[in-house]
Amino acid sequence: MSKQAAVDGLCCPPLSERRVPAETAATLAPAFKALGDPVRLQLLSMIASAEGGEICVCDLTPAFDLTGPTISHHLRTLREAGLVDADRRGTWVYYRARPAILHQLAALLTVVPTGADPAPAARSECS
Amino acid sequence: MSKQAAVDGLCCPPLSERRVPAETAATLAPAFKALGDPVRLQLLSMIASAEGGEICVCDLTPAFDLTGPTISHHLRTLREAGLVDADRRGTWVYYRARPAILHQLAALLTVVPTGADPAPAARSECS
DNA sequence: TGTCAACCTAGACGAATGTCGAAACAAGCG
DNA sequence: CGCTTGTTTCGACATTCGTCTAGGTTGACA
Repeated sequence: MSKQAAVDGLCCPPLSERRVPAETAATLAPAFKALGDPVRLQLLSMIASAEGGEICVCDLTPAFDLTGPTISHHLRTLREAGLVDADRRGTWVYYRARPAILHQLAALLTVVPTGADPAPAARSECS
Repeated sequence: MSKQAAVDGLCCPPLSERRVPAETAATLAPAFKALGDPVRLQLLSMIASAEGGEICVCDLTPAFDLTGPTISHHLRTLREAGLVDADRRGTWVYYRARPAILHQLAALLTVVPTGADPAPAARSECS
């Protein structure tokens, strides 16, 4: 099995609802870790918000003061965390976000309005 | 000292809606990084899901095969990331989650339904 | 007041991470 | 075929991270 699988099948227990089991933590922590770098956070944002749902590496690289290999390294990290998907078409490589896992991470962090927490927008659905 | 501030005042631009600016990325990345460890993910979950909204360190430590100082170190990381708040009462120290930043992180990861349509509708400005 | 328990801080050490330059691989084009 | 451009891999380095042991600080209690 490749490095980025495993995450896809999981559902999403809200973190503040019940204690997340060790194996779920072990599965999702790498995804959060991948988001724990400002460059990768911006890269993912650029990919996820791209017109048409995908973006060329050649549009990502010049947006940072980093060398090509370094950007490639960060993209690989995002890929191995299962957050994005790469696809080579001719000379260029295009990246696409994987909404499922983003949704899963968001659901995990969602605070349900239990107790003294007047948080609106309670959404805990899980596809 | 003020290591955990800065996060509180921010608004929440959906990551897939618009490109997250560098300074927002730099501010939120440490919070994601703090979540990027299985132990801390479980710790936060135990804190956030605790009865009464808070939990004693003495209830957290025995749940892991780690020494006290190591748990303390992870709790300090969560504290400095602004994810939790500590409060000493007598002999014991109690930890409490900060729902605001969790909500903010969740909002950032929220995917606008069916990312195939990049039509911009409503966006929240954040400066 | 003395003693004990709970918790944190300090220092150390191996492992992982972020970054780079150089080189290799892939695709298009003259 | 060989050259150019775009992208990834490789090897190296400094920095950061996760964990430990040892020691310090705070508060409860006899």
